[in-house]
Amino acid sequence: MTTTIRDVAAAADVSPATVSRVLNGRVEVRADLRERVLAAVAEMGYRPNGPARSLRTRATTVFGIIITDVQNPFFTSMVRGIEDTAQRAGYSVVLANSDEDPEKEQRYLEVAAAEQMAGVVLAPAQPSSRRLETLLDRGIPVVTVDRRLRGAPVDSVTVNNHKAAHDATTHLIERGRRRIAIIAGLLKTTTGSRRLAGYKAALKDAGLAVDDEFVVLADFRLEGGYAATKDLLRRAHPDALFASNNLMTLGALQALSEEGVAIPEDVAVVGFDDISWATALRPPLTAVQQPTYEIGRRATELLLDRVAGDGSPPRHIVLPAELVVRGST
Amino acid sequence: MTTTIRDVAAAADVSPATVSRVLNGRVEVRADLRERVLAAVAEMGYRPNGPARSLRTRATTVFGIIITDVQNPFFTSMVRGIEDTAQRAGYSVVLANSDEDPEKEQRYLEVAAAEQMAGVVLAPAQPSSRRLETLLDRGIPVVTVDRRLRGAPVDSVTVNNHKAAHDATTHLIERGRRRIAIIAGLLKTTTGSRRLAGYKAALKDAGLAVDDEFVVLADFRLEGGYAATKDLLRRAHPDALFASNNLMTLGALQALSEEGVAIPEDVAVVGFDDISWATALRPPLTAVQQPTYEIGRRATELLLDRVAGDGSPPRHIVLPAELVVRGST
DNA sequence: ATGAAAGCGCTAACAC
DNA sequence: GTGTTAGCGCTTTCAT
Repeated sequence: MTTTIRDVAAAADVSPATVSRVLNGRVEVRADLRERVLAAVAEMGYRPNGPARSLRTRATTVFGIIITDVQNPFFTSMVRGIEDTAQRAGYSVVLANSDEDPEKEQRYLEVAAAEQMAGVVLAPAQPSSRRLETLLDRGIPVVTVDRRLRGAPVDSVTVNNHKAAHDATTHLIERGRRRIAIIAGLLKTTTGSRRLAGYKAALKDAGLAVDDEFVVLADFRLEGGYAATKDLLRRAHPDALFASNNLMTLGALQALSEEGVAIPEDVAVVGFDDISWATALRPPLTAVQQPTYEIGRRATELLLDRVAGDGSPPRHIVLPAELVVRGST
Repeated sequence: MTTTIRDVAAAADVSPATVSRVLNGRVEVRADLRERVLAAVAEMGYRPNGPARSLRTRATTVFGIIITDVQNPFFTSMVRGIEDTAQRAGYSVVLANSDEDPEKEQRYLEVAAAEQMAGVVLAPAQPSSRRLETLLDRGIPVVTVDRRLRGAPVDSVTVNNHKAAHDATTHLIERGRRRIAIIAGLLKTTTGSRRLAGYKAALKDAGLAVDDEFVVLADFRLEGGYAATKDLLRRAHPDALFASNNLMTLGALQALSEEGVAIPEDVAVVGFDDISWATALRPPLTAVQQPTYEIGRRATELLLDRVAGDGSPPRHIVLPAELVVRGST
């Protein structure tokens, strides 16, 4: 048997209720009793039973994070921001991987509900919001990151994808490039569609035509970026390439390298989502840098507010993403 | 109020126990009752309360994974192997990040114990095993991955670090290199110390002296690898470099690039832990490739065996790591 | 300020 | 095979 609150109470010669009060510290307890309790807790190595506590209080001190790709540095860096902020407020975080699969996402949302997590940070794999009701009905707050959910009454933290993509494209135009291709991400996500829209707007603003030949769709993954670039090079002759996330950028670089394309001489490249090792590439990569850690931090703060009872209308925080110019353009 | 098992029971006109039996499927239930129950469950959108179930059964269907760095692709790839295998067996997984910090590791081990997780996959941040007792006492099985824990009575899955480092070093010797440096990882970990030992053994086997000038210590992180390489180049003139994990390899490449060192002409480079984008680097990186997904899969299988009641002595699975030769040597 | 007692939602033991 | 009952460990009234 593991030691329970009753064992501690017996050892300290107080009631279980008093032990609970000492441990949760919301109510005053006489100093000497408090001492005895803490001593007993320490000596017996008592750890409260999480499920029992959750069952009683209908809440845990665990936040769930559901992201679409554990292997994407963008998300893992964001996770650090969430972790640090949550930990400082006394919460633990657990991570789950939806793999861009709505089914898996759904399953993890249900796990979060069933486990009565205190809150959920979600990078949505799908634009619809219906599935969140399981959580919201139970009073579990949700904040979406990276992408927004159409019509969902939840907070969100994103970056200005349209402007960032516009900046990146304009930068290429200013470098004298005219045949600018884009590897777009999943259009069902707001990140995918907004970045494509920003690219198109930049071309229009510069008086250039949008040529569909230069627009290839992929899936935000390395292999997708690779295949899309191979495909692009087979059909067209771009002099610049804007890859709309980090993994696809890597795939594109690989494809360009295999085809013997010189960067930036033949094709200038701009990536999205700065990556810690962007400078390790040769040439170093020009990229739109997102404040990943900050995204995580802000999202967690929103969640903490909601947990504390904030019932105000949903807030949407939009952080700036900055173009960092390096050797690849 | 959320709907409970009693509500479902009432709606289906059966007892709560019958609902439970239908849902857990361990006992036969008459077909018509089963129908009514499932219909009620579906209609009412009933989801069992996880904490209540855990409290009663003293177990969850969640595995905990504690790794030392969420941002390291080696671990995230391994996580995929764990996830897939666990999911197939009906378990969910949650991930926690110890950040190479024994304190954080300890905290998460306690969370796992308090939450009564079904099992834990641990990449240890420290060589000592004392802290595992919280879990083992409660009958929660643990399997360590990547690194082993001295004297701990738990299963483990690792690769043959000594041989792999030996192979990598020998490869450099065969390429005619004689001033071979190593960026070693944390020596308190088995991965750090075994890889260093393999490097030294290879030099000795080739009749070469081990020159301490060529051994630099770092911390398995990008910044550490960068600083160590800078330091190394300031003091010595190696013609080859063996970096003993992936992130340090990236840091080393960055430092070499900044110092204008040509790869492989001036310095040949071998990395450890293949990385999906090793081929995106120029030149492509020669590296020791670990079967990351497989490590995760095997670890989870061990855990599933233990959960099923396997009480045999600890097993230690050692998988092969292979040298993949590319342009950097 | 402290203790006694009730009960969160579920499943296991027992009776039928 | 099904229902009834008890209780997992905790927190929270409600008395005192």
